[in-house]
Amino acid sequence: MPREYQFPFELRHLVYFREVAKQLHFRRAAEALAVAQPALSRQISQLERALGLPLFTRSSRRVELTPAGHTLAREIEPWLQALAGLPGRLQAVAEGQVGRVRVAFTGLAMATVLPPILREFHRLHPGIRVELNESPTSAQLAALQAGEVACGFFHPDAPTPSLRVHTLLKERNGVLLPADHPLAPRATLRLRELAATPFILFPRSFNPGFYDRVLAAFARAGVAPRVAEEVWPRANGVGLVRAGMGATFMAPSEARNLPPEVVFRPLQGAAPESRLVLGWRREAGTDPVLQSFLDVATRPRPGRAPAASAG
Amino acid sequence: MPREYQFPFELRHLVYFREVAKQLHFRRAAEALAVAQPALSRQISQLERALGLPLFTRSSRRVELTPAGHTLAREIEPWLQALAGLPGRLQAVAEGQVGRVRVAFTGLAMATVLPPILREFHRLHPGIRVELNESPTSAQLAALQAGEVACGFFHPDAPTPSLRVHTLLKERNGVLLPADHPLAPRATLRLRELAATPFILFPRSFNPGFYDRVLAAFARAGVAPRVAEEVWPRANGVGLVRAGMGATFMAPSEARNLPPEVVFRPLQGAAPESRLVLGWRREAGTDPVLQSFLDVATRPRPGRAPAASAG
DNA sequence: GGAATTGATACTCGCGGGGCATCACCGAAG
DNA sequence: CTTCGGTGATGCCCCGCGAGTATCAATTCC
Repeated sequence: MPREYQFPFELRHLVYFREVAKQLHFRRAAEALAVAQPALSRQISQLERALGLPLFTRSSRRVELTPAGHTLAREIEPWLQALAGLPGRLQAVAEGQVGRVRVAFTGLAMATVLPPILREFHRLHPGIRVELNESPTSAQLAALQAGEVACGFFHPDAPTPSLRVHTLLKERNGVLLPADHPLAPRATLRLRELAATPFILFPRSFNPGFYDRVLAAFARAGVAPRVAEEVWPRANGVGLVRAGMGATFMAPSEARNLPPEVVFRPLQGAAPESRLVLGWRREAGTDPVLQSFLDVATRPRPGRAPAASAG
Repeated sequence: MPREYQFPFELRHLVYFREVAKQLHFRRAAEALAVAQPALSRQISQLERALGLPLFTRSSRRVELTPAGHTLAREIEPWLQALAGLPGRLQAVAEGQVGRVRVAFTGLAMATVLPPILREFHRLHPGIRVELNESPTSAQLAALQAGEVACGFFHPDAPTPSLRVHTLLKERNGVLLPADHPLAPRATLRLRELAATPFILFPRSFNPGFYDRVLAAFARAGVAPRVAEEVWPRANGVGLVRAGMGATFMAPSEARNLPPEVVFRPLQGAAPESRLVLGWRREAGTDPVLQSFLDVATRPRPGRAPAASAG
């Protein structure tokens, strides 16, 4: 559908018109615009011809706006104001001073690394709004590919060649038990001891790789888990454990501020490992806002093991 | 203050940019704009140079928006939409289909000619908003000169050479009396019989000519009036009469729907005359909205004496 | 009536937008 | 690896049009 250039006038016409409408005097308006008066006259009459109607009534002694001229002046003024500030605003966006960055995350990220990252990022970049979006790893990978989010905190499954990732956490999972569970008094547990305990997992489709590693850990321990429920986000698993519906896996970092009805126990021997990474599209290096966010998020932070980037 | 032309780009650049941002493809965008691809490329890169920042990331296989480009696209879109419809809107304004007309009036107008005029005007021109403004004659004359109102219903004082006027009403005033006034039982009155009655007038400055004619009518009757109050708008005089504070003049047309505590009596012999005219600036013929309003307002209407225009 | 001021017009110059031809680059196909 | 198709960028030329100078016509003020 060839849509031709649809404006019979240019910005120049509108700016010239505004000045004449303001001064109601061609000579003075021309002076204010740093242009000769005949040029101004011609541009105005050209605008009038383009619109097909007069904007001013000129007697050689007085210039007045027609009703259409009044309307035009009223309509374009806010426009021109906004447009005048536009280059500066774009500059700020380009420099990453203002803007927004869409970030996906999982429950573990929110329980561990995300709050301090957000606090520091807001301190360094108060003009940038972070749009946070909790979603499972599989959805994050799709959203990253589609460009719907700029980066995501997730638990890597298979290698992702189109993404760059930065490892933030690697933790052996422990087990969350109801406080009245027979094994609750024990300081540490082995996986095989939990053969009789129903387990609460997350839906496999949300992170097939991790899900399969969990089941492999059970297999190595010689038992098959009884899956009682699948629930997401994983934080909701705490509620189910609390209700006595079974046990669930949890990273030590997540196991703080637990309600008194549940206990966390480390695992000896085979245990699923949670790896939390920050990932972003390899070719997304053009976005300064994302760069700023990555700078803060991948900066080594006290109290956690430093980690190296990898492709 | 010489304010130079402040936009380093033109409307064309924005329209071109919008199309490329929409298509993310120079060739197709150029086609849609009915322009050759090199021209489009140059305009875009020119816009980028003008803004001092890249709007697209081009690899020769893919075109993507930078954050600043996204921002620009978001900001200008509503603008361009509005601007596209602007010529049509101005056309409608110029043709008088839409717009507004500011009309001043006095109490007598609202009590007589104004309601049917407004009703018919809205029926014929539903797109035009009438802004009504009750104000005394003297203020209307000033507002007409200043162009603050397009026309006014007022009571002419001296000749007004810069205005065109159209007479709508000419009525001999009668007298409004408290119902318990000694003269209330009489069917008609003479001015001299009211010598002892306090009168409620309006401030002289609001219409010196009419005020002086009122006093002249008294003088011809051989009495000097006792002015009890001066109040405006004149409708408020009814309340004062009702409160027994005195009598006041009133046109028969205004003397409808009176409260029971007051009575209206015609005058025999000398009586002030109220003349209601519609006036507008002689050189305001350019405004089609006003023209439409004048057409309706000066059209002969059943139930009133027709009146001829005069300068 | 004459001078001054206003906006419009005539004419020329030069910038720059547009078209055409072509280049440089990249990805896909063989 | 080579070839080919398709992308956006560049070089070149033309001419449309905006801007400046000089001037005119109309109105107002003295």
